[in-house]
Amino acid sequence: MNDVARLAGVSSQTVSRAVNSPNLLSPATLAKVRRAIDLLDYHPNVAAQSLANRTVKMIGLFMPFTQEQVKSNMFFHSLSATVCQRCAQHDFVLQLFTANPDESYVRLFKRLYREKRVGGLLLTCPSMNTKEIGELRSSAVPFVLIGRPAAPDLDVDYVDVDNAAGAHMAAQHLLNKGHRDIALLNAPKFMTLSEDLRSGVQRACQEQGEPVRFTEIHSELTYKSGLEIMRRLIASDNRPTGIITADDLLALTVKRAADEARLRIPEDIAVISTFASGWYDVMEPELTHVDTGFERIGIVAAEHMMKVILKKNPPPLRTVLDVKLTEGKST
Amino acid sequence: MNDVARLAGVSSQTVSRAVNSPNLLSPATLAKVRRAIDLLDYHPNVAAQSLANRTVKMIGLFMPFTQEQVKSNMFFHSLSATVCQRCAQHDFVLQLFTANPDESYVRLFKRLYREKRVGGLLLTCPSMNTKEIGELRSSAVPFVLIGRPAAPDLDVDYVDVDNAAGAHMAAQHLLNKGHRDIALLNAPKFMTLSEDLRSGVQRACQEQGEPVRFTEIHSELTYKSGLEIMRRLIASDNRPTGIITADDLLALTVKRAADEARLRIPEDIAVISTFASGWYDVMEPELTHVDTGFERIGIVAAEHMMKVILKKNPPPLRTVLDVKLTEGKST
DNA sequence: TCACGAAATGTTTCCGCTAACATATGGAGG
DNA sequence: CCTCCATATGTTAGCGGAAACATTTCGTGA
Repeated sequence: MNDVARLAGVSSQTVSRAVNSPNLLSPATLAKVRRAIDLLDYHPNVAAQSLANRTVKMIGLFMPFTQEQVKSNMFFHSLSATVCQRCAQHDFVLQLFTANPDESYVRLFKRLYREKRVGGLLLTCPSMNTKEIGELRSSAVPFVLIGRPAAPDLDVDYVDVDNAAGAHMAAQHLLNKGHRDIALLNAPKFMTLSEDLRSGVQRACQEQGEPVRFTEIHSELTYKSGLEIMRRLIASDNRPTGIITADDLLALTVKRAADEARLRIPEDIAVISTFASGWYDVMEPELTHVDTGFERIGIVAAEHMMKVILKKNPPPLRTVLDVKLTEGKST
Repeated sequence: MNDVARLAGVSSQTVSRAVNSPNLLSPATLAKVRRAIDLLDYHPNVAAQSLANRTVKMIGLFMPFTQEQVKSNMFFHSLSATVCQRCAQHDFVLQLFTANPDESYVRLFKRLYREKRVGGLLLTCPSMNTKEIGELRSSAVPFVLIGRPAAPDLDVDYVDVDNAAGAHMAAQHLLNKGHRDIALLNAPKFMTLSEDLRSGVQRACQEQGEPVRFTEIHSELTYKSGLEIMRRLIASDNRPTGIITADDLLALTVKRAADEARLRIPEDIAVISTFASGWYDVMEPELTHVDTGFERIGIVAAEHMMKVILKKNPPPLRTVLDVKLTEGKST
């Protein structure tokens, strides 16, 4: 910076101004300084900037990589991609973090913030409980939850997609097609998602005038687990006519089990997924599904976090993104 | 830090030593300082550390997110996960970067380094050409290529999996099973991968005593593109008896096209994939495939980069990881 | 012509930490 | 008992910037 200042014949503070608040400088000076910056190929040292103005223009994205769930892979990859791009646009940087076996979530998050590694965190921790969230909330660490906390009004920033509404739409769709025997191939119980899906489907069933049989089965979000369950379900005495899956990968297991049992989709059994990631393409016939547009989550979360870090005092983030149903040929 | 020093009754430099080189301190002093650190919940400011000792313990991982290739999704996600974990073990941090429309690769990489955002970069840029690599090489920016550069001896650090060997093994496998009419459903031409695969298969064919018919077709790494090609190929007059795919997603397209044409796998047509990501599970019958163990790439690359950043002068990295064949029931 | 305030630029200090050097302490050897 | 050296700790001076304050310049209106 001093070299630039010398070359431009100004003080180093003027160079700093040319970088951070060019409007304070006269056009002539600004031009001089900019030329010197170009000539010397000067780039400010972000560590020094961070130290001097005590703001950390970095966002941490926490992902529990350990669970090898395919749906998660797709989701997490898309998430990091969108957040990364959005950060870059604002001269922010994205850092990735994952669970550390010998450090609790809260401890880790606090540490990252105290060490000034990140200005704030985006958290995707399905297994973080209410107490932990509360503890983190009462610390100074800025964070946004990806996915709603289990406790309803915890005074925490979050973004989520409206999975309950998605499940409701999916169930309604089947009901409108005349189905009265519906199964939900749900996510594992420990995911809050599974509760949203069940409640959405149940509400739709209740709203329906006529009696509807509703079966719920929990599956891991893997092909193997889903297939096993679907085989049993289809072979059972009271096979449902319509199936709602938590995931498009699980929808594929319905297809496979149906093929094996010589059942046609959608004539003999209908399938609809409440979530569509990359598996969707492989399905035949074309899968009816709820489009969650989950890419938006990262954008909203990152945008909020950057405002917080830049002390723009954004209003609390309590966003539940809407979803929409895309009809294919599987129902 | 000063507060800790005061509480422990030592100088601030002693606190610094307690953090960075505890072996220099007497056990008694170290204990005192550590107690004070715990009491005050002190965490060193990494920006200040970085500034003072001029090393940046951050690694940047560059990914061209824009290309929506499914294989890439799996690969990139796995890559970032493994690198992230390995970094954490060494108190390093992983930052994610992606292509910026109004900045060239080389400019971006140089900037990130000059700004001291990262101490070095891990690059997955299929479209970076030899000239650009050379330019980056002659700058001070430490980097490791994920995947070999097109030009053979460019004096650059890289890690790759031995795709040529994988393709060779796959072809040999088919040849051993008696196939004499083989097709390679290859990756797009612009990926250096495609050349590796072709050369591997060709070599295997040549090594075979008898004449072998070999067809090569390039496909995008998407289900749609692969399916279209496979339908045509299977409907054509000279349908091959064995197919090698660049990807397990593409193997699924073979399955589908075969189903549609009422061909059995492996009796009528055999399939083997040279790369297995998450799609593998969905295949029926069980897919014979080359296991690249690509998760290792990130580990090797990160490990090397950390040594470079810590000035341990590691030997040049020219690693091509071995692969192995896993026989399923599709051949 | 001159005071006055806004605009433009310079000076000082500090952000939190570590490298380099300076100093104190203690034990071995003569 | 003193020298000498290794070990343990303290002191000083930056690392590369930006905030806060000081100073200069310049146009404006009385």
